[in-house]
Amino acid sequence: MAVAAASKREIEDRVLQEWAELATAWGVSPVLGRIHGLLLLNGQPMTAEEICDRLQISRASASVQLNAILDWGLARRIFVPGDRRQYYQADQDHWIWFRRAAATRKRREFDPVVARLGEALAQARAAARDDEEMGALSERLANLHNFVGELFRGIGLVLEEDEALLHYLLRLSPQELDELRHLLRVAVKEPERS
Amino acid sequence: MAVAAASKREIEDRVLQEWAELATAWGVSPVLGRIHGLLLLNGQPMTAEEICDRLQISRASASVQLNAILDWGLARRIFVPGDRRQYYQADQDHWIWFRRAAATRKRREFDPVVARLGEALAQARAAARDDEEMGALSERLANLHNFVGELFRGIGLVLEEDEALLHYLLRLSPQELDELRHLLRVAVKEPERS
DNA sequence: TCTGTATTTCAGAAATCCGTGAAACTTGGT
DNA sequence: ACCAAGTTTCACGGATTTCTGAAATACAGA
Repeated sequence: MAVAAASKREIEDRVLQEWAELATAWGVSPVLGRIHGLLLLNGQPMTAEEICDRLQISRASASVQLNAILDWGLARRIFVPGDRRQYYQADQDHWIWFRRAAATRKRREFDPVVARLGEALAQARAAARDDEEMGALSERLANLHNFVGELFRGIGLVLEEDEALLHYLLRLSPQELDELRHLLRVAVKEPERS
Repeated sequence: MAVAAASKREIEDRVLQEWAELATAWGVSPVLGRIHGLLLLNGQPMTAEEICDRLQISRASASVQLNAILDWGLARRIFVPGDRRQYYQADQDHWIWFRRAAATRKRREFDPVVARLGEALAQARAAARDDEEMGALSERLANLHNFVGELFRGIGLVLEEDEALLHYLLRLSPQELDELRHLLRVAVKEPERS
């Protein structure tokens, strides 16, 4: 298996490329992804200037994206005594930052949508009393609202901040997973309402 | 609780608005979201023309986005005998279409990234033999690659096509969930390698 | 084969997003 | 209080994305 020789820089650039890809798929700007990737690969705290030099981006852009990165909870600021510059260091526990970011996104973007869908549903139900034809819409909207609510609750369950189930799930062997599936199937046979 | 009166059209527009929002968060175009939303709310099969009229978009745009919707597995074409037009109908089982779309996305966008990250890792390891300094990068990259691989495997486990765990999980009562958590915690105490 | 309808493709236009440089602002040191 | 390094804000410009109308294509029925 011949692997093409590559410098550190080349390898980093490849990874940064992929990380930017992932970032856009996740719905954030590529540059944010590249900065985060760089921080991850570097491990050490970095100043904004170092990041700008390495990534060939402007100070302004770095400032904005760095703050976004802090907002998402992907990295934190390090204050070095006797140094006025701010250092940024990515969380090295990947599960931690990912779950924090997921939780942030859910809170910011998904929960409000569910709430507004709920309002629309209330309107539809109110109108359904007068207008016969509104009944079908009302019902379908109720389904949709219910689905979205459940889905996001599930995402929270599996992913969010602490106590994420996904963590435990991933450590299980295939056999154990099968057992678990069986267990769950049995458990949900009788419709529970606690 | 006074709820503002609203027409069917107004309510639909509100929902479509939210659905477009969700679509952009999910990384697809808003118009695709609106079309999908409309199909969901309508339930009945619709022609491209009906969709264009209702959403005030061009035929061309509808054509492209509808095909994208089919690609994602969010709706299917209905052929009506004696009618040359194509009808589109959204899958009414929300869990089905969502899981199918998630699986599609993982296959299309995420798996390739993991693969390419693996290549970069191989390069880094090869280079690490000669270049001492590459060792740290190599190790961090291995961590990253491992994390991404696990994460997407987990997402598949929880969400994908059939046998999704999420479904079962969501039907459990809080007590049962706690029991499950405890069960899992115990199960993963001893590091398993099957 | 010709015709009329439905759909897709394509080049250009509109809109949106994103990064930049310059100016404004903040803050630690003197 | 002033200075200087560091950071943030903002209006502008460039790039990408996305929509549109027109032309091309596909195809069922006569």
